[in-house]
Amino acid sequence: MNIHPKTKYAYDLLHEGTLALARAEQQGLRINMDYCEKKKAHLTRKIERMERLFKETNFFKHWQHTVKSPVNINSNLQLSNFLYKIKKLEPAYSTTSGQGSTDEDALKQLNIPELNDLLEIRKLKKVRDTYLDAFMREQVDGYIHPSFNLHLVVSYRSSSDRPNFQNNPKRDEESMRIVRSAIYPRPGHQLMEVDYSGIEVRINACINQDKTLVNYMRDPTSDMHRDMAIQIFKLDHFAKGATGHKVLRQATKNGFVFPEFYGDYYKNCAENMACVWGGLSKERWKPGQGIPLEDPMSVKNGLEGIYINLSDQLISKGIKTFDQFTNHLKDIEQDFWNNRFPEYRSWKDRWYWDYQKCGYIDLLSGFRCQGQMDRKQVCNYPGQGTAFHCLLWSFNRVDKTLREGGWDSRLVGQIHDSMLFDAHPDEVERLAKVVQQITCHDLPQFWPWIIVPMEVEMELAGIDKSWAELKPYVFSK
DNA sequence: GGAACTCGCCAC
DNA sequence: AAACGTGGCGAGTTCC
Repeated sequence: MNIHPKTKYAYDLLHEGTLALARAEQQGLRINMDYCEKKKAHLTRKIERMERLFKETNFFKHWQHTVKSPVNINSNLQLSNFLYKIKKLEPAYSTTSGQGSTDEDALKQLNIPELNDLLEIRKLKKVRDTYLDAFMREQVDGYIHPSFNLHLVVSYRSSSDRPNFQNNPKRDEESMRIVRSAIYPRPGHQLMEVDYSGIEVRINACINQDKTLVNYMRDPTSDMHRDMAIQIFKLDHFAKGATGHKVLRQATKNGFVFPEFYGDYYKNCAENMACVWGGLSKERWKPGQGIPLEDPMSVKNGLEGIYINLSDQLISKGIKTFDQFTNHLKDIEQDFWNNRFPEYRSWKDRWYWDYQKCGYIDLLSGFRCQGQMDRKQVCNYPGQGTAFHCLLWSFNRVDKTLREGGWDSRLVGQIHDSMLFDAHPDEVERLAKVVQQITCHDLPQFWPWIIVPMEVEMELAGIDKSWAELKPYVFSK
């Protein structure tokens, strides 16, 4: 695909961005080598112990018995052959090449306890071999210098390598802690991270100008994920802090709203959502099963700890089976695109039609994408690329401010919609104010097509604390 | 013995 | 009609 800046603004953004990112690369991030070595040795002992135990199981002995050469428990091809060809189990699904899948989800559906041990071994090896090893290999005098590329991604996002700084574990608490505990600020400094919240959805709202979506972004009391959770789970009330509701909101956001926006459909969404309460898919909801929901009304009345189970909630509303749930999501999908976000949908139709006529799409940030794209790519690139350009514009402006002002704090990295700082403790509060000003005020002023508010979330780790120790940071504006 | 491939998995 | 977008990277495997 041939992609290029169409305007001078676009050219300058990448030119300045390359320089600003190069400065961040030069700064680098401090690695605690002592920690890495000890943790690696610890993980290795743990992995060896788990492998010994695994090799004593009847499952493994059967596996080894069926083949001539020694089994490599890291080989998914060997595992796939054993499970699906020798044991003749039915794979949950297959890979693109037709082989029975052995990924986490597929193995879990087989309900074989020994496979959970294998998954645990996989997880520890991933942490050791992909992350800790990379830090130790790439560090120079105790600092890693990840590269940030602006020329490799078709949608105009960035990428990072040697080591990739944009995929360090975050969601899994254990992996997160092991990996991010290796990364430190310079002595006496603090790590600070500033994220644009929900920037891709906000930018999509600017692009398609759907009234409902724009209003959701403008009204701070509204919450589209909450509204969709209420609709999907037929909740009578939604209590922001109540146990269970937060989980349902998160599940709705990641299992329905985002996939629908990106072009997925109700059947996959139903599978996504079923994973949340687990084990229920494709069978009758069992009463008393599923995640507990705190009763919002009793919370309101000052009574805590009254719970209803999610399955009871769904059964009481007449959704008793996975098939019924799937049909329910089909109706909701219709409503989603026909009634809730009709202008988003018509934008997609129009946008793709125009691309088919002229062969390219222009982003609001002044870039053009041309070449062969399918409908989803055509509709998704503008949000993805332009959202990153907002981050890059801010990154450049912050970099310039810190350099010209002779600050001791510095930018050290970027993860698509966030910036990472190595900050001097005396400058933290002033830094927060400057970054707030640039990201949420200066940026929308520079790009008048930004018609919804921008918001950032800040996190700060203590002095000399690692990247695993980030805590929410609020300051008085 | 290295290039190119598949698969799985981490991030946004 | 079909059914989620963008990357990097490690291990295993196959091909030449």
